[in-house]
Amino acid sequence: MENTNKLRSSGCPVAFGLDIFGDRWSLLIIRDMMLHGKKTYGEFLDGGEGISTNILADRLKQLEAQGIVEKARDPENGRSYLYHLTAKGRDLAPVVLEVILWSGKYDARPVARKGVLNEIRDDRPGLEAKIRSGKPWSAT
Amino acid sequence: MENTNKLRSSGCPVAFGLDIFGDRWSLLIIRDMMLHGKKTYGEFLDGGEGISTNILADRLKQLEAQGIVEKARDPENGRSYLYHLTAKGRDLAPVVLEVILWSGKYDARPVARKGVLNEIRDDRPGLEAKIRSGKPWSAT
DNA sequence: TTTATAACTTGCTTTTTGCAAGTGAATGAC
DNA sequence: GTCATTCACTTGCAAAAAGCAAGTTATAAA
Repeated sequence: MENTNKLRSSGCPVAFGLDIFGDRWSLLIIRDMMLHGKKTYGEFLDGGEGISTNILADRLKQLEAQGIVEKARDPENGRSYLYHLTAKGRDLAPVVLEVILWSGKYDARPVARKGVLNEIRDDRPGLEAKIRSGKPWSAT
Repeated sequence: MENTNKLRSSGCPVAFGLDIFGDRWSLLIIRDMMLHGKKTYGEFLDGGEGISTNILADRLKQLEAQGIVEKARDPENGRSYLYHLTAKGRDLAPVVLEVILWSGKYDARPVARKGVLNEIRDDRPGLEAKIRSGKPWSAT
């Protein structure tokens, strides 16, 4: 297996966080669950950025091991699993939202999708509360 | 050269940010400048986590190319350079602070350094203002 | 003028990513 | 019941990135 949890972190809280979600993909998977209502392996694969299947499998395994996501059988489809964020994962909402705000300020590309950005600006506490509630929903 | 700026990001602001600082090291370098008053190549090398010299050189180059850091000659030492964060870099303060808060909540290790964490909890607006001012200082 | 410091660069090995094809269990169509 | 399909992965291999150690260049200090 790849990346077998070697904490290099030295006690610094920034390094602690990055050891868990500081790679190219973890936070994008978290974003998909947090803001886009995605739940299944197949949905994550179609995430827009093109993660490859073995990396996705690895990251989900690690996020699960870290207690950030949980995996359950889909009661309506026996060959499918449903992933969802734990409270620990949902608590990453402020990190994700701050990244979005920063990018909103500095991403000059016309293609940039500003949907969630506007939602944050409009009612950040409401959005955070929605995310932290853990109830399924999807950002615009 | 490594990592020659291939934006894979699809318009999503989360992906945009991660393309710039979403690797194992960039945010740690930014942290060193933002919270620990580090300025020189040599200081970054001793950053506690053991970045290797070629990677450090590459990341500094990229961060500079992204307008997040600036490099200037040290007026007091002709063989040294001083790196500092631009406003764009200092605007990452909320991201860094949110990572610290999250880790403060979930890092159970007794070695975890809680200095900055307490400072955030004590007076976050003041700390952010200090960082955004761009004046040199160093967290406890 | 020799030694040391500071900031890198280079070459090589190891690890991680990425891509394509394959596997196995659970449906669904006939 | 069987056969193709869907879904969630796994496997094998090539390419890219990271890590390590040694070397280079430009000051500066002794």
